[in-house]
Amino acid sequence: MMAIIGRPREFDRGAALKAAMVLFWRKGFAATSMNDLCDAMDVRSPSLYAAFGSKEALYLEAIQHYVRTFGPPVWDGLAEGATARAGVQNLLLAATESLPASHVTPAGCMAALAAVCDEWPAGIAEVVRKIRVEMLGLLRSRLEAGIANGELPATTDIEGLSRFYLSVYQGMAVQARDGAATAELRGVVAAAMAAWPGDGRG
Amino acid sequence: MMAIIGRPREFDRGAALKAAMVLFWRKGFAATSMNDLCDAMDVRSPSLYAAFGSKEALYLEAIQHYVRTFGPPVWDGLAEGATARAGVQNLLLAATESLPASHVTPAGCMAALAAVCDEWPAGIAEVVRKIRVEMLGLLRSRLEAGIANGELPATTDIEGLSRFYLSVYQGMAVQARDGAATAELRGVVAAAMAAWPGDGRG
DNA sequence: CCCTTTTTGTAATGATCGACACAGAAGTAC
DNA sequence: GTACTTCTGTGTCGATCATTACAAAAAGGG
Repeated sequence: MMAIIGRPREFDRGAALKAAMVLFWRKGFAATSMNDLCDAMDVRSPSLYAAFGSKEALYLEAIQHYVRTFGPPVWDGLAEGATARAGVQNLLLAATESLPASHVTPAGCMAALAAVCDEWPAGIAEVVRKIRVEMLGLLRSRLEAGIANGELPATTDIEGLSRFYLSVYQGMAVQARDGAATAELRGVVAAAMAAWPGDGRG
Repeated sequence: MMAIIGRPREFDRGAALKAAMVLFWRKGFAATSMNDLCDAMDVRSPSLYAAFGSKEALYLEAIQHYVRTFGPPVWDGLAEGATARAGVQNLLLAATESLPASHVTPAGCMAALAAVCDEWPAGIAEVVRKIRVEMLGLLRSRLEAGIANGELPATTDIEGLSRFYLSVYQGMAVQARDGAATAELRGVVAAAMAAWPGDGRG
């Protein structure tokens, strides 16, 4: 049980974490300085270190917060789809809306693109890679369920297909980073769904 | 005409540029320090500044060298394919071999992933974004040729399809960065080629 | 009231960053 | 030889980096 003695904290820890998340999301880890963070969070650095430990620990809390708040709106549709195909389409269509920048959020996916172009601290690289492995696992599970209920043939290359749809998501994240809008990404999704086993259009 | 007076340079400019390219490729721009570069190139910083101007100018030369040397082996197959479909498959299959790390090259595509997760200098971000627009243009041209010769229906969504195959390439680059091997990426390509218009398997 | 505990703001730490001043060295031109 | 030009190595510049000492301030417990 945390004692409530001592001078009370004057800033909202949750709001500060949210501000740090947005800044890390937009600029990455190294390019975001403690000064940037202090300005955006409106907190002086000693308070920041007392509350979060270090810049790296703050990033880890930030991306954890990202996954918990921005993950479900996009990835829940995967399981909610009546069929595996509908689930994957839900995921990709949700991505077309969440990946482009908005008034309050930067473009791209903070988890999908973290530590892929610059060398980041090993502790962070390990965590974000694990998050991407979990994305792959979600896709694989949904496709396996599709085999189990007869929607997909048992010979389906689950590993290849899940990696494929993950790569589509990751590629869309890159293009959103380059400024692609929802309408443009929807074309990507339409093409990607045509790869669904048995979806011949000819 | 360059005069040949003055003390001759003692290092191989081309070899030094190549070393810088590999280092930038692996670690990105900000995470690669001038000290790292001096060590890898075996050149002291004043010589480096005299030969290349600045760290940013060195990076621009490095990625230009990357595009010219590592681009063609992968992208030439797009035009060389007898059909647009074969061309795209050539491109993606070449990517499965070039994207995983080798004894001498880092994983991923230096151009596809540059400046997507960290904030990089504006001059570099502009150049690499332009390179990615050119990748999209190459795909679009090949698909348009496929329409022109009747391989593809005139109603084909060229913009969506080219963005789609670019996103597959970019996503494979991310996964290669996470350690995916050629065999795993081949499964992605097999799934992606099933999205080709008219390629029904059902 | 005083004591303890925690947070706050100011200011500073050592380290590292990109970039360069400077002097000596190594060539060509005459 | 001397003049001129360019490259090399040592050392250093100010700026910025993440992190923290320190003392004042703000709360509760007695």
